Amino acid sequence: MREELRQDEYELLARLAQRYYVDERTQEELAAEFALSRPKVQRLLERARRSGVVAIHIQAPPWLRLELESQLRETFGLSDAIVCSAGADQEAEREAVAQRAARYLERHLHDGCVVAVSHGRTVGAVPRFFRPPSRLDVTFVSAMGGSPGVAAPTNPNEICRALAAGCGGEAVSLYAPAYVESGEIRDQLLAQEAISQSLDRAAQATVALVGIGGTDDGCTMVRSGCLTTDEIAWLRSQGAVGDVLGNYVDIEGRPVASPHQDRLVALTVDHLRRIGTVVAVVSEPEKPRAILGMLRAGVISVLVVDEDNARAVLDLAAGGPAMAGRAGGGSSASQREV
Amino acid sequence: MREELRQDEYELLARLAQRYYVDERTQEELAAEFALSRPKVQRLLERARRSGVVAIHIQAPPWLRLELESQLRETFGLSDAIVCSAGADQEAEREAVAQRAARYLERHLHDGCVVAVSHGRTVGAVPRFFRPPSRLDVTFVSAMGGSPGVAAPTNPNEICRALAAGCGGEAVSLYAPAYVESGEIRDQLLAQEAISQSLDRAAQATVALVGIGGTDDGCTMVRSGCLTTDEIAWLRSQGAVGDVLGNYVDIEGRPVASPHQDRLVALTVDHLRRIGTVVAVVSEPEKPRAILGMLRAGVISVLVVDEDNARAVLDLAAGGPAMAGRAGGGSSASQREV
DNA sequence: TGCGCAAGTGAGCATTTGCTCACCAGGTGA
DNA sequence: TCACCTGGTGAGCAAATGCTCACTTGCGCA
Repeated sequence: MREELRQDEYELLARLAQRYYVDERTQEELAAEFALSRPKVQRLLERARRSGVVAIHIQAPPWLRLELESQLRETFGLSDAIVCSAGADQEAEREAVAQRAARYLERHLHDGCVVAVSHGRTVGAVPRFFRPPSRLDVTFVSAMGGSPGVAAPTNPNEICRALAAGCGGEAVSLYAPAYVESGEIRDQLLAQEAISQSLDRAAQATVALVGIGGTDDGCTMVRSGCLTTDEIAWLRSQGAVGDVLGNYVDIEGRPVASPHQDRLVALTVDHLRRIGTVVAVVSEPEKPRAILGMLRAGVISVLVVDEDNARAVLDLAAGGPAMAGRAGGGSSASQREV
Repeated sequence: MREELRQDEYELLARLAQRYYVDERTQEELAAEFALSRPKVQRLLERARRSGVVAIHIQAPPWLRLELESQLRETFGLSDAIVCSAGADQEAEREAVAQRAARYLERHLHDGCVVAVSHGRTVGAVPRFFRPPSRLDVTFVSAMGGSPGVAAPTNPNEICRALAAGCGGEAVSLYAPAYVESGEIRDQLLAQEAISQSLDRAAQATVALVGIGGTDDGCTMVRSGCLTTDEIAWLRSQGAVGDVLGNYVDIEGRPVASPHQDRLVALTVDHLRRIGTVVAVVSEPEKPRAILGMLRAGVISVLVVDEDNARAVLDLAAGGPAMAGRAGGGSSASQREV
């Protein structure tokens, strides 16, 4: 809300702002020159900023989407958001998102970190770009079991191995399927020390790297054989919009309980809540609802996402329809406004 | 000098700037998030400002000339400069300059101040606008004698009286002519206690309000009868470009000695140098050389001037020809650049 | 006219930012 | 390979700005 200014006030704000920002005078100096108190000058300068008399523009590289990122951070309380500008095709967008996620990890991981890793095509693309400048003593742990129904680079164990290879770290595999026939079988598996140890290790991780799945018939949970198309249809009918590690939530971020849950060998949403930094990567199209649901669940700290999904999520969150079209590149100069 | 940035550096600067200026994060927070030291973040942000990645614009009222003012202050080491946007005619410009000067005085004078006042048409217009919100116990003293050859509102005594009337202060008149026939007569006048006391009072002033005169045949010193047209022509031939209180300087601000000097009843340039704040007001056209000379003399602290003269002075100071034409209004949004 | 409330104000302290300085790292030339 | 120079760096202190709080001022209402 821009506040209205009386003319003489407008003029005073402009003069003070000019002296402060352009002439680089201190508030104390301006206070003396304008016969005001220093706190008064501070307040007037703040007013100048709030009212738009002072406009701060960031002239960013055109491929950045800093405004979108700021909006995501602010709207969802994320500690970071990284939006990748639109790529040539689906594969290019996946690579861009994976590259950004790899860069994020390179910058934030340090010796001793433990990273829990989920399945997913975009997550699976991250190791391709993960090359820290120096060796990192980091442990990568599978956060869910494996699925023979999808390609190896999509499986957590393979992703962990590739990430560890990229930095000279260590991979801890979870030698179990992502999904079993019954809860009893799952309990028997978890009773095996090697498996429960791995999962405990993942649960104690400092960072998690996860994908966000949708609820369409072609989602990873269906492709990997964890769920049937009937089961995913049922989850949809219960309001489920997306999942992380097989944990489904509705559009408001509330968990959608389902009978398949106790057959999963994976970290739960409550586990994720206790991990310091949960990095979610998404590049497939038509996932704004899934992203929004997971963001509202409040377990994600960092979102690395393609531009279309980012815009659509913000639109959805603001109560509008998801924008399907491209919003056009243009400059990303941002403006300080309220 | 804009510095060149490597692409990854450019991107980092932009990201940091966005987080700092738009998201309003502290340098400490950013240091943690980007795995940098806090001083490093400070340096990068400064770099972002210097390089233009961060651009700060002041959206000023269109009638202000903040950029011009900043340039004047910086070029001439003024403690303040106030430029009045072009008026409808000569009279309107004089009123605008006088009004700004009155405003300046209202804000800067306080009880106990002593203001030494010169002659001049623009100076004479100031009392018309001088209306402080509350009574000011200020003394206004004539800094030079009077001249029957010019209208009463141009004479220092009358100006002092009017200013004092405007704020409930006191006027101290100098009952002497501005100019006498010989140095002996001047010495006799100064031997009179009332006159020397008044001049001493003026010399001890905290503020001076003066006009800047030119060296054309129609200048105030000629019109008032202080100088003949021959004398002013001679001063021109000696390089004189302008005066304050009858003290002439050349284009570099060096005093131009002349025989008429010891016949003046007025403060000298050395007196002015000892006054804390010397406010000069100019509104007549074609005075850039006079203004430049006086500014270079270094006795002026505050310049209140019309827009055309302001531009012309800066142009002259930069070594270019004085611009005679109007530069066109437009927005005065300023930009932080190096 | 008096009272109550909201907004404004400056003193003073807390926090953030700017800057100095000793040290380190990298590059260059002998 | 070594010495020297330049630029970068973080520790730590100085300076500037942000913010809390007690008090004041101005406005609206009875």
